[in-house]
Amino acid sequence: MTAAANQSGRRPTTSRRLERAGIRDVAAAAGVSITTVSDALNGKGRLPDETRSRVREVAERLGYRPSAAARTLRTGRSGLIGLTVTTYGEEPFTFTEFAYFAEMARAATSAALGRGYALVVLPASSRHDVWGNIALDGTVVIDPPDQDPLVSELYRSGVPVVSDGKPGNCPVTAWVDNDHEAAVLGILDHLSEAGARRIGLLTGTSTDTYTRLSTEAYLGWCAKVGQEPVYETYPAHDPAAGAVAADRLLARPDRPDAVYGLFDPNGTDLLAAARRYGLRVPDDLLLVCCSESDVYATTEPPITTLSLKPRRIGTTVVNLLIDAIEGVDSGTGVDIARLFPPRFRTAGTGPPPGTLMPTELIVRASSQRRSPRTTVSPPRPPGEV
Amino acid sequence: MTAAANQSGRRPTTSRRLERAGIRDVAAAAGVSITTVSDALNGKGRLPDETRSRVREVAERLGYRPSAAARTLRTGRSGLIGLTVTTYGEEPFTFTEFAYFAEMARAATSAALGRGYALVVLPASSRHDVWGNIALDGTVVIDPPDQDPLVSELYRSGVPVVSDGKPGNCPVTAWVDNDHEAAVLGILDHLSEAGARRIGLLTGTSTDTYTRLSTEAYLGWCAKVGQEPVYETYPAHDPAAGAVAADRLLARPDRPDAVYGLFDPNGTDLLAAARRYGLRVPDDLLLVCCSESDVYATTEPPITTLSLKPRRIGTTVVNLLIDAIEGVDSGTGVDIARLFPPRFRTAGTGPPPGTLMPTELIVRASSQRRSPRTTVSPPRPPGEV
DNA sequence: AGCCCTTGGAGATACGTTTCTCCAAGAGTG
DNA sequence: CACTCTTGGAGAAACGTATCTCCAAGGGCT
Repeated sequence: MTAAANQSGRRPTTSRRLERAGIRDVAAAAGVSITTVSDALNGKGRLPDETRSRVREVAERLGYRPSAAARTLRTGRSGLIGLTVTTYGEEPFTFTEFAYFAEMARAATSAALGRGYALVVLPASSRHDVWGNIALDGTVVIDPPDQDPLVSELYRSGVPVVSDGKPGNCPVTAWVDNDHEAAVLGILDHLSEAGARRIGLLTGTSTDTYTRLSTEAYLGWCAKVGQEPVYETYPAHDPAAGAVAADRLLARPDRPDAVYGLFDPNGTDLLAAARRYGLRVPDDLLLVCCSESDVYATTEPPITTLSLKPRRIGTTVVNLLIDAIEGVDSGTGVDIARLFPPRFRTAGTGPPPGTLMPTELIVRASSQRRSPRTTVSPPRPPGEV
Repeated sequence: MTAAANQSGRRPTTSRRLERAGIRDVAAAAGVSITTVSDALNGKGRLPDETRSRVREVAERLGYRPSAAARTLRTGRSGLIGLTVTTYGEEPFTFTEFAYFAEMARAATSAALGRGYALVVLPASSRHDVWGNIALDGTVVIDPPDQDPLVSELYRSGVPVVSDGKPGNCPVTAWVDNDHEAAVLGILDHLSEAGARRIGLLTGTSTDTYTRLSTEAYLGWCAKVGQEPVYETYPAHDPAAGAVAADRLLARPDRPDAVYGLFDPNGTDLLAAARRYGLRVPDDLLLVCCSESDVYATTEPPITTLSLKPRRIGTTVVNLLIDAIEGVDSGTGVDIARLFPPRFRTAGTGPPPGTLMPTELIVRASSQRRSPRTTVSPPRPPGEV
């Protein structure tokens, strides 16, 4: 026993007694070797059940907790996944996609935990030293901008990266996105069928995939059906700007008789603007916005929303990422990612695999006209309600 | 050069060349010792600027990134902070406090990153092995239940714990909370001044601090002013139950003429219920709810809300935690937490230090009666709007 | 008896840092 | 000159685990 405890001459019995128990202490207490303890606790090696349970019992008694850092160092696996969120200004997450992000992050957290991983929230704008200081097995990137140096560096250094949102120019292991084009076209058709003659769009100024694809789909649709595009843009991270833009859109001489708002707060903003101009919804104005919030079920009138189903996205993204993490050396036992850095792989396999997920249109009163109108009334100046 | 590279006989030059560069490689390339590289990169030791910059340059050229795991193992610091959220059912976060939690978490993330730490999201219900597998420097616990075994174990094992919400029976390093009693009393007084004769409460069934303190404050106030308490409870994590409870409250024979709802969705739920019963807000019913959402600025009518200022809470919690983490051995260089486990400390120092933070009442139309009424109309059965 | 195979387990090494200790060479100083 | 101090840096010991290699003892078989 003492021989085992004093192996390699370490840890003289005289000094600190209050240290947390390590694997050596367990080995000493159980009268076995370190190897045996490790094997017993991890279910490896060839040990009779008796030894296994005895070791486990001793470990339990000593309150032994394996050191995560040592395990990570040894195995090269930390069980940590980075969750990168785009930032505007000082804040870690975007305001505008907030409900979406929150739902998505929640689902991602669940999925990761279910597979034994935990999520670390890491804004893309973080100080470089923070990123470097964390051992990540992989990273989820939400809506990477066109050329994200962070993503490129991660990918280059061999960390699997899966993005929510089809990446522009950054190489990623895989990506997941909604079918934004189909979603927008579906909404425009829906509004047309409800009698809309001139459909407007409230969109953002940023270059992320969501904004870009949605706007392009709108413009394409306009070109196809021969409608002059009617849209206003604003910096989506600024809620105040959203209200102003909504107002601007309804104040135009070519005021639309239906509007789709790309961002969550647009619904209430447009509703408020409509009230200011004396427009009734849905009689004078059809309304749809993209939102995950159920407040739109109880507004007056309830507003039709497009849900991006963030839960499904979050779950899918995380599962793809973990598959990539574990798939790499689960097959041959060889760490392919290290032997063949990304530049070799991409050349052979072409673009990274992407998954398109459907959206869901929740139709409410705001997009269903009771009696279709044939004329478009001119805008009225803001006045009393 | 080759001599330095082959020190201690490791890493024969014949084998794998594609490994990520380690500190040894940098040392070899720069023709210095490992010690010098470490010192140069970390700004320690006594080195001429020339050596320092040369080493840095070589490290940069080789794309050297220190291994977080090794550093953590050596220093005992991971730079990781756990963010524990209470869970109801399967989901990692609560639904009801969602906006609050989101804001709080965002602020906490910012604050942590600003001080070089990152946040790991860890639902309290996570599998034990996930908790054990992560090296945490400390943990933030949101609204711990009365006897949280997780918190107790963390604290016992020497990990600093700071809670958002005054803890019931779990020992923590420190805690931060709103002054819920003052907040509720302030609201009740506000409603009284607006002419309320019978103030009802919509509250939760769970035992967290927020619900408990708020309800107690309400009951105390009722006792003081001689009003019979009028309240309904529901499981706060179930949005559907909230709508039902709101309905129940307004359907009572002793229907209140003013209601305070403790949870975010209560505002819209109560508004909807009021409409169902033909009650006008604020004429027939004064309304206040606790919420961080700004949708209540644009409801019809706008609803007075109590904000718990989650950003301030999140920032404060994290700063307290990091102070505790860094304060422990910044003074004497001795790790007090290890030499004197919590059970020794608590005996001497009494209850953990707590901080109460003020709330903010955002007064809108729903709690200001235009013409004070003196009679309370009986409830009407649900019918047309 | 000699041989191989299985079982149970011990030893040692490596993971990649940080840091404590120590040393050599000048530089000043009496 | 003999000495101390400072500068610049090297060596080696941890940190705590996982795992590869190897060994001893016994059992069955020819």
